Amino acid sequence: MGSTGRRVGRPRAAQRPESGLSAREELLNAAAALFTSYGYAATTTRAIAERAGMRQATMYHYVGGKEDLLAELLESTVTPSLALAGRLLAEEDRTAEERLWELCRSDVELLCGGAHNLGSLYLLPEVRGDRFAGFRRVRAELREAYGALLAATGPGAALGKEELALRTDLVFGLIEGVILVHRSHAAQASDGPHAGRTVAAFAAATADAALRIAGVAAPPGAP
Amino acid sequence: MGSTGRRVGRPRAAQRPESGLSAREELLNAAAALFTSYGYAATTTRAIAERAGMRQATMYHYVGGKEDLLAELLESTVTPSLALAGRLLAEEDRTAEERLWELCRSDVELLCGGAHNLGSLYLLPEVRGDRFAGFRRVRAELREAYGALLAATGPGAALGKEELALRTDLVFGLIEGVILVHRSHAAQASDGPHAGRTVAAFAAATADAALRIAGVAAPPGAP
DNA sequence: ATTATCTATAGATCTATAGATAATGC
DNA sequence: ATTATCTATAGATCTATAGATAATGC
Repeated sequence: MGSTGRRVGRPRAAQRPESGLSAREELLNAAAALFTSYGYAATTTRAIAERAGMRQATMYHYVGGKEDLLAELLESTVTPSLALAGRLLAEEDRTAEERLWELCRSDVELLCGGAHNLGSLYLLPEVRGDRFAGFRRVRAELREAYGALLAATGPGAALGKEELALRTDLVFGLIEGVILVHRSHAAQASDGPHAGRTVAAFAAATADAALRIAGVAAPPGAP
Repeated sequence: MGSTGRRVGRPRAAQRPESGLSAREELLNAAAALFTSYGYAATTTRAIAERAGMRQATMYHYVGGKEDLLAELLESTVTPSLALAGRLLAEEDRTAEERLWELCRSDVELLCGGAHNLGSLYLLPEVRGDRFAGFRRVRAELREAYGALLAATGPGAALGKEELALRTDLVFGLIEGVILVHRSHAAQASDGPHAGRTVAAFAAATADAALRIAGVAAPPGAP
């Protein structure tokens, strides 16, 4: 009952149709759109709040400030992949090659499939600051998961520590590089290289390339 | 005479040893360092001016503002490659494959060899604005030069217009992607994939990869 | 009473201009 | 006189807090 939208608290100045999202989610969506379009430093708290349908000051009822929003957006890009990595590491009935391929594919699909190019936020200079140490740690964990899967492959087991680290860097670097380039070009040219391609196909092709770069195995669907 | 540094005008508040650079060049260097480290929007005119050894207001004696500096930095990354492209297009005694390879190699070496990662400035949201239409035009010209060289190759002459545009995008995309990824990773891990590699070798390897991606020819030094 | 929102604003910037100042040049 | 620099500051932000207000809940 009361589902007809009658809500507690002073009504908003600018009424908008119910989106079904919580105020916090609306703020995160608004921040994602603005950070990726105009940059972090150039985005004001007012712009975020107004886009989310509330006045600037109201934002502080839900989040501590701009930095909170960026931190949460960044972590949200890594956490699902990290959870998947944990599950894959436990699936001992599948080959490590298969599982590494799946992790690569899913990671690319997640970041390239979203409405905004959240991957580009990784390059923000602000991310180097203490405030985002949490994000950097989670990301390092994901990188370690890539390394663990790589080490569990047939060829991987024979590699020295240094060689393994190098190949992990190559794979991890490819995934992130691809995410960046994919979007920055798709945005520029609608007739560009990424035009008629579905995200799923692109993610699979990248996972193929990752296994080749790692020198670990011919990927599942290789010719 | 007077080379002992006695200069016209009120002395600077913070005296520093002569660098030999003009004030404008010092400002450009300072802006390059700060823009690539902290981002464009987060860099203040005060930070730029002080790093260049002068007070904030003095900067306006040499440049119109922050935007002027960014525009000049951006164009300076493209202009040398564009000039090289012009020369290469005229060198009809060399094969088009050789010349395309050389353009790729030089482009990567230029951007990866500089003191700052100016290539990352391409991704700044600000660059989409009218103020930087000049830069975007020069960059489009460079892309056209890549396309013209590609079309002049043996296999390239046989390609349709669309197929040619696609391959040009692939090559141009690789070059820019590589520049970004190279730096952003080199900065993070000193033991990463790009650690012990010279810029020259990296540039040559990328040019090899570019010709392969273009499907145009086995590159000069291919195995 | 509780809650969500609002309006108003203090304090902290940051940019760009105005006008003063301290050199050299003639 | 000319030049390069300085100091000072007006005007325009932008963030984060204080306190008022308008709903529902009990």
